[in-house]
Amino acid sequence: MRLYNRVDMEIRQLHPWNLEPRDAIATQKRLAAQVVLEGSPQDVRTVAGADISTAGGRGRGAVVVLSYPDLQVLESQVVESELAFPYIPGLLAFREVPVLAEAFQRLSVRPDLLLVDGQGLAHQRRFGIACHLGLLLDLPTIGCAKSRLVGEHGPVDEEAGSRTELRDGSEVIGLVVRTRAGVTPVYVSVGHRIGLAEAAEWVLSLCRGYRLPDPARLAHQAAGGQAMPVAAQPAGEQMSLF
DNA sequence: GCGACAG
DNA sequence: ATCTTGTCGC
Repeated sequence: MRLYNRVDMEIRQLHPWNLEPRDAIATQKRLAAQVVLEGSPQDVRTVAGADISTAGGRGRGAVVVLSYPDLQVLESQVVESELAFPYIPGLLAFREVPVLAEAFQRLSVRPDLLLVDGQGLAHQRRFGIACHLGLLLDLPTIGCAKSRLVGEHGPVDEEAGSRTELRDGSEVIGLVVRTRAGVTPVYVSVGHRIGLAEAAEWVLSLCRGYRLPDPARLAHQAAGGQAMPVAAQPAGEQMSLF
């Protein structure tokens, strides 16, 4: 898919190369105003999930496209490269977007909805990685993080589907959602072109018995987020211990 | 100054 | 994020 859907010079500043932290912060402040905080994706047939795994200064980004509502994998692109930017809370996008953007570029289909592993509006400057990618790709985007970056919230009821507001002062910046009973809730926030309530509904409808919605869960796997169980060695072919 | 801090 | 085995529970 094409990376830049809009012929706008400013949009290019969303694609970070070698920015200094202070410039990265200035960029976020300036572009946060362009995020569209409302919308309900229509006729969704494909949903993409994006995630990245890191190891020794290198990162492996993965974008997986699933059919909806079947949630079958239609396409998967994995890209590995050097990570130029360090991890700094609040500036995650500048570390991960370059690799993910390359993966999106190799995608043959343009998804109808995107789910990103990380915060959207629930960010210091209301411009988390989900907003960053959403604006870059001009796609309805949802931010779904496994832990909190900013904001406070009360307890979340135990039943699956329960949600509690995540606030920064009096401002509601996201929803803490229990995707299934017995698991730690996830942090859902607007990435781009979708409302908060709609984002939470989508996250829940994309869950299939696991804590994380399938797009995020499968992208995490594709990126090699956790060691794959080693295939059992055929008897007689086991490597000698000496 | 101290504590917090997506992945 | 990553380093890592077993173990408690449905």
